[in-house]
Amino acid sequence: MTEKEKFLGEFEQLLLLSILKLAENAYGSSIRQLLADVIDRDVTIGALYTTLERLEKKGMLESKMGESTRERGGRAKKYFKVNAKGQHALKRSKEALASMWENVAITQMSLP
Amino acid sequence: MTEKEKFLGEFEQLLLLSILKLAENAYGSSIRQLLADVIDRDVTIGALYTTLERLEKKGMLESKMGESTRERGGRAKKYFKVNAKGQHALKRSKEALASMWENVAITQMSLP
DNA sequence: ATCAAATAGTTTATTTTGTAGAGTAAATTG
DNA sequence: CAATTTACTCTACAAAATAAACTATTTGAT
Repeated sequence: MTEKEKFLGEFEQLLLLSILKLAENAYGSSIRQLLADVIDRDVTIGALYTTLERLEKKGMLESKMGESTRERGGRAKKYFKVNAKGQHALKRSKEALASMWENVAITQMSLP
Repeated sequence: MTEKEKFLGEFEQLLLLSILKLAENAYGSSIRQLLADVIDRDVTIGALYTTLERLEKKGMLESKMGESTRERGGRAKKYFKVNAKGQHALKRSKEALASMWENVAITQMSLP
């Protein structure tokens, strides 16, 4: 049967990468901040958590609640971690895209 | 107003790249074949054309019907070509992903 | 002329992803 | 204990991806 694995969606990839980048500090708000900083993409909270939940359901990542922080105030954070399956999927997506980019040249210069 | 441009979906990227790779020979079936060959991804005909249509509607590519071929038999091909906007979008998506991959290491080795 | 085979595109419906936004919860500080 | 800060949950909807059956055009054989 060996069903062919599906590829990750675009946003899913971005979330997994964010989590990897943030390492021990990956939780909802920090992920959101990272995406805004690195690729100037504003994500609504809802978009973020629903997708994270889906990724967890698919077995790409794991989450655990953190303890309360001693910062200013605020609720406990939910930390995320990409697991082996998620890393594998990411790698596959990266490789697929890389092989598709091989020998492709963008001729166009800049655009409005 | 300057609305923030959206990124391309993953499949959209793959299609645009296929078209660039195939250059003058980019039409439905050849695109499908290329994706199967290069990234081992089987795409149904419907998936292909609906997405191509969407990309055209978004102004990322153009299409024109070809003349009948003198091969074996068969209907006329519909040729696709990525335009400046499509190239620009592709480039942006590539760069975004690249910056997200920066300093990210995949530790996992191989998986079932 | 007619029909089978080859090639290729169209249509319709459904599922999966992506998005928005209001709402809820917990902790801190005065 | 109320205001503030931080952060997550829930619900509904839109867009993208996918599937599968169907239609169209051309060639070549009979």
